[in-house]
Amino acid sequence: MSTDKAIEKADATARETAKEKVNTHDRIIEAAIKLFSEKGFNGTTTKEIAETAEVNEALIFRHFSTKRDLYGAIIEKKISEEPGIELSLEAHRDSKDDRLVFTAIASRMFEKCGRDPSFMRLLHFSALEGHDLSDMFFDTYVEYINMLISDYIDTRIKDGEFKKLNPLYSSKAFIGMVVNQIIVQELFGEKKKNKTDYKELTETFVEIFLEGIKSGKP
Amino acid sequence: MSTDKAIEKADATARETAKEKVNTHDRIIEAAIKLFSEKGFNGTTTKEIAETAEVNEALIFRHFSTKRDLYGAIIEKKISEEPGIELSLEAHRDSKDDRLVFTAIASRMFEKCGRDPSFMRLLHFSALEGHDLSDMFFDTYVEYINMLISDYIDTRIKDGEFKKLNPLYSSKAFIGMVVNQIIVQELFGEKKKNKTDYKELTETFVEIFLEGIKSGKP
DNA sequence: AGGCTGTAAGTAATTACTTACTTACAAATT
DNA sequence: AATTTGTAAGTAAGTAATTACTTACAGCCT
Repeated sequence: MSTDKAIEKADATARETAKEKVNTHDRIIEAAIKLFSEKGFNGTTTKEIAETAEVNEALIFRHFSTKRDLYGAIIEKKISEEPGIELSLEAHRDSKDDRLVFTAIASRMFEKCGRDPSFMRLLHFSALEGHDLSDMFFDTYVEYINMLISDYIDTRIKDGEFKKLNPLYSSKAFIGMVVNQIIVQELFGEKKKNKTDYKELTETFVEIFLEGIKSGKP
Repeated sequence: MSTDKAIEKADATARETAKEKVNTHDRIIEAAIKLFSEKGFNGTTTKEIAETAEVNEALIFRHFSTKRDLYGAIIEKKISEEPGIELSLEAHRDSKDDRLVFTAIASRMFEKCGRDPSFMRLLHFSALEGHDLSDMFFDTYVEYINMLISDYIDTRIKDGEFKKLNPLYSSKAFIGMVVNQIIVQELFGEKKKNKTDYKELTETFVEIFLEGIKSGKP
């Protein structure tokens, strides 16, 4: 009985702590991600972060010695936890079903960025504001993805299926279509009447790209 | 003589004013364009602007009642003075030489943004930071260009030369390739060893796009 | 007792913006 | 021609608010 009660109480406390307070550290990070991605580094104040996280402002500086430190921590976190695009490529690479491969890549990118726009916004803010980690951000995503895809394209050229175009530039063509749509959507808020049909858009992109790059011997 | 001298003197004064001081108004705007495009609205201080323009800080507020007013003024200036892409389309539209048309569009965009990166950066900062004029920026460029190109594509579909794909989505495909390259180059500073060959890149983009969109009846 | 978590109050610096005043110069008036 | 007036350009000094960051202290848990 008494043990039961004790456990109940402990549970309740734990639940409270977990619900209302969670981890102070995490709540700060969560709030910071929200605000930095919405308004950038210079547009966000530590007071605001504290209010959003419902945490005393001084606590921020116990967890992160500097506002810039906190910003860096966020970027590193985002870099580490994003699963990346490689899965959708690897999943279908061996099938050599090009339409499947490129459709999967585009779908994945649209879906991921639609679900978490903060990532794209953080990436852009860090680049514009010239944060130190911006380069790592860039290398991890832009260059890495281009490398993966241009490798795949290279393979397909050697298979005789794709034209002998520069694989990197070809990769840039496809990634550009997808990424620019994401940017227009998430950064510029292309809302208005234009309710984009992402299924049709993806099909159009893949159709144009594949028909444009495949070698002309049926 | 005396009138000559007076004129000379007036001229000299005018020249001095025009050379060393130019127009105070213009010097402020010039400095603001530089700084806002480099560091964004929140990252730029009025003191800095004054120092860069070599003008007393108080003068900024005689010309623009508010820092935000100044920001709005430079965005409006940039919107009004950019010549736009339509010229390169109209110049070749009637030729119906698709390769010429799309090569001209891409070349023009690369060249324009390479010559004045501040435009792209301002556009992105204003979008991210949510400036009021960001929408106008967007409508004037992104939507307008997409409209022009999708109109052209529509024509070519009716000519039986292009596939019956959604013209807007097809336009987005081509613009996406080009714009994303510009962004990667100018915002993320893709410098490193990747010295992009813009001639080859443009050819690759146009080749993929045109072969991808043209109807398959030779 | 001592090490966490939390907080209220404060600090020095910086911010956008103002004030009160001077100078320069041309048009209007005498 | 000389003097007044009007107007814009310029400046040094200041303001009130906000900024990132600190300190000193209080409870709490083991």
